Amino acid sequence: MGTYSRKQREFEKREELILEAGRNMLLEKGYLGLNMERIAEEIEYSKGTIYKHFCCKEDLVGRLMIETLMKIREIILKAVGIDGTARERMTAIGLVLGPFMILNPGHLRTYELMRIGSLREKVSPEKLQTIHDLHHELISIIEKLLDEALENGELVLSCPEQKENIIAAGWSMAIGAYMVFSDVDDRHVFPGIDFKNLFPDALQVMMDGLAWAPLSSERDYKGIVEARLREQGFL
Amino acid sequence: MGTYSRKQREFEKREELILEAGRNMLLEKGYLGLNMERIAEEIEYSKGTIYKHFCCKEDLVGRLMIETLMKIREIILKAVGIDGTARERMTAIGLVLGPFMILNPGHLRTYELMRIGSLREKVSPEKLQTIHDLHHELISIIEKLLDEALENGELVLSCPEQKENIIAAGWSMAIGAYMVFSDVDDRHVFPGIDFKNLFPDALQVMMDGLAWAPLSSERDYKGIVEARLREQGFL
DNA sequence: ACATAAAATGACGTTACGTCATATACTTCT
DNA sequence: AGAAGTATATGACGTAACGTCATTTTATGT
Repeated sequence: MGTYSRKQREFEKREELILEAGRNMLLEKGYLGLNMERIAEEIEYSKGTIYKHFCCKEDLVGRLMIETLMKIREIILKAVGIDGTARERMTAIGLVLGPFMILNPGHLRTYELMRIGSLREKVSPEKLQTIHDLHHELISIIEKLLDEALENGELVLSCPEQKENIIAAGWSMAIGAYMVFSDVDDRHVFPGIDFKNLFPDALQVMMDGLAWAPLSSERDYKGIVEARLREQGFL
Repeated sequence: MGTYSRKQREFEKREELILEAGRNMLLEKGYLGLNMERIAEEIEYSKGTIYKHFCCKEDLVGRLMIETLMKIREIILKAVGIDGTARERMTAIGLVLGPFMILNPGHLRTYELMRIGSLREKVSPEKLQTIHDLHHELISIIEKLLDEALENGELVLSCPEQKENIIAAGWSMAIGAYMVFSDVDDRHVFPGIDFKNLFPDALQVMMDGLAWAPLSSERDYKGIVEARLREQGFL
C-alpha cells in the first residue's frame, strides 16, 4: 500500500510533467505543432509512456481544457464570494475574467480547440463527462446569482424561461469575447480596443438592458467592485 | 483568348467541385475527417490537381470560410437594406443571422476552424487578406448603422471611443452565439433554449442597455422587423 | 501529322500518430 | 542473496495522410 502510493505519486508527477510540456508546446506552436514525440523527448520519457496517460493527442488537450475550466471555476467562485449585491458580484465575475484572459493565453487555446467537434470526439468519455460537469457547475453558479437577484427584486423577468436565455446570452458573450480576444486577426479589426474591458463592459450593458437595478448610470459598479476585489486580495 | 476563357471556366468549375466535396466532407466528418485523397476520389481527379487549386488542406478551409463571410455579408446587406430606423435595421441583422446559423451548420464549422491560429497560419496570404477585408467590410456596415443612429439621436454615447467598443461587443456576442449554437455540448448545457432567438434577443437587450431609443419595451422590434423582412421577401 | 505546350497523374518521400512485443526495473518469496 | 514473477518503459513498426514532382497524358497550333 505504501508502495502503491509512491508509484501513484510518481505516475501523477509524470502526468504533470507531460501536461506542462504539452501546455507550453500548444502555446508556442499551436495545435499542429503539438507533437507527442517531442513531448516525450522533452520530459525524457518515451512515447509509449505518454500513451499510458492519454489515449491520444486530443485527450491530452481535453485534460488541459479541464484545467482551464477548473481555473475558471476557481476565479469565478472567488468573484461571487465577495460581499455585495447580486449585480455587484456578477460584475466581479466580469472583472476577474478580463485579467484571466490576458494572463492565460494558453487557457484560451485549449478552449478554442475543444470547440472543434472532430477533436472533441477523440477525448476519452470520462474526460468529456468531467468537462460537461464543469460546464454545468459554472452555469449553476450564474443561475444562483440570478435567482438571488430575482428573489430580492433587483431583477424582474417577463417570464421565468427568460432566465435560461439570459444565462445562455451571457455565456455566449463571454465565449465570444474570449474568442475575439484570442484571435490576432480580430484584434487587428478592432485596433483601438482594450480587450481586457470588452467583456466586463458588455456585461454592464447587458445588465442595464435587463433593467437589473440599480442601473450602471446610478452606480459605478466597475469602480466599486474593482476596489472591493482589490481590498479582498482578488485582483 | 476564347481558349483561355474556356480553360479558365473549366478550372473554376473544377474548383467549385472541390469546394463542394470539401464542404460536405467537412460537415459530415469534421476537420480530422477532411481528407485530400478522398476529395480527389470523390470528384474523380487526382490529388495533384487539387493542389493546383489549394496549397494545403487549411487553404481549402480558408476558401470555404471566405464563402461563409461572403454569404454573411450578403444577408447582412439585405437586412440593413430594409426600410426603417437604424435600430430596426440592426434588429433585422439579428433576425436574419438566426435562421442562417440553423440552415448552414457547415458555415459555422469553417468559421470555428479558422479561429485556430495554427490552422489559419497555413492559409495562403491572399486568402488571409480577403478574409481580413471581408471582416472589415462587415464591421463597417455595422459602423455605418451606428453612425446613422448617432446622427439622428436614436443613440447617445458618453464618449466617441465607445462606438468601437459597442461594435466589438456586438461582434463578440454574434461570434459567441454562433459558437455556442454550433457546439453540441453547449446545447446540452442549455436544454430548453431556442438557439435561433439567442442572438436576436441578446441584441435587443444590448441595445436597450445602450438606451438606443425607442427601447424594446416601447416598440415590438422583433415583430415589426420580422413582418417587414417577410414582406420584402427576405425571410 | 507532328511538334510543342499545358494539365493530370500517382508513386514517392516525409511526418507523426498510436500499438505492442520486448526489454528493463522493481518486488516478493525462499 | 538470488531467483521468480510482476509491473513498467521502450522504441521499432505499421498505418495514414500530407504535399511534391518527374512522368505521362491530353490539348493546341502549324
